[in-house]
Amino acid sequence: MGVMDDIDSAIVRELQRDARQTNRDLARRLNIAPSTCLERVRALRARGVITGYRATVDLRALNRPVQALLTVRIRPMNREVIERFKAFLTSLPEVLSIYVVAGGDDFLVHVAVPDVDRLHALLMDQVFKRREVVDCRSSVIYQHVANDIIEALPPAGS
Amino acid sequence: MGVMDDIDSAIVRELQRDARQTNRDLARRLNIAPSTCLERVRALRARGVITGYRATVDLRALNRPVQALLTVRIRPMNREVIERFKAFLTSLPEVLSIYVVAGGDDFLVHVAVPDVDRLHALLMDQVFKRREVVDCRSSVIYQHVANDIIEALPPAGS
DNA sequence: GCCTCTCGCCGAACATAATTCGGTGACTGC
DNA sequence: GCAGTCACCGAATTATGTTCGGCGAGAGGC
Repeated sequence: MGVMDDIDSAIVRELQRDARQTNRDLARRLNIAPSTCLERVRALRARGVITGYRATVDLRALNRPVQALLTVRIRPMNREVIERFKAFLTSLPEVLSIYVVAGGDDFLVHVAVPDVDRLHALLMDQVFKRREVVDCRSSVIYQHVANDIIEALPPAGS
Repeated sequence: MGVMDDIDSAIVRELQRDARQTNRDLARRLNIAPSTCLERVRALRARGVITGYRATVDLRALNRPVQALLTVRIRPMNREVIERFKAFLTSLPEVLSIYVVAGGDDFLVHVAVPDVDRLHALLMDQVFKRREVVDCRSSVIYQHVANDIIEALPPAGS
């Protein structure tokens, strides 16, 4: 099951780089037959290694040039409150990503908005209105660099 | 140039949901001709609204089930040091995403590793070895929810 | 050591989709 | 009302996805 040979790794790497390249091109790159390539891609999808294919967008083009990270603490800290607050965050269109973290802060929320006014409005009108929120700090993001290609890491020794 | 009508928005939404659906299916969904659809998709790509197409992967399948957020402060705070440290982070395979942020913390780094030992090793052997790092705290991530579909936000009033 | 079973790979044939391009209608500006 | 522009369309062409029968390497039994 969990076998991932070099060809599988290469497929995963290539499809992270460009998910829309044709199966023929992908096969050519890996020096295997298109039918073989197709079979492997489908197996990776079926095994859950590849979870989907998504277009990436330019946040500026979508009128959301300002990004920020919100650090939120909520109380009381129980499963129900966490799930409810997480569902609330998910429903906000401004939210890109939600991290539930250990340590002093409970939530870390990545948001993208048209301008800082809108960021302020988001905090005042939405987040701080919630009774479970006991603290929330926001940090504007100057730069965001995503590692687009995620490789498998070796188990133990390098 | 920056025109984004309802059809463009729908295309962007659909391709974020599934970047590999055929142009025909996409056209059928939007009730337009495949040739028209193709033209619009290419225009969105050319205009930079759509920046790419990527496969998404399961971190567990790639032997990286443990995620954490690193909060790093560096000194001195000048452009050169920041760029050098950012380049260093980019070179680490464990790193998924780098945020350069305002406020007390300078960097926030999202990492995914095989286990907590490896997280500890990353901090001790790589991050703390750097002279510009004056402080680094790590928080294990219990849950990470990404909003897969990013919509454009309206300019002013809702 | 040989036989056989299994499994992944291959390539040709077929089905489906991408892409091109000339034509058409709507809207704009004059 | 006339001409120019632009997006859209559909059919024809080109390219790709997908299936399937067979082949060969490697494993395991005897």
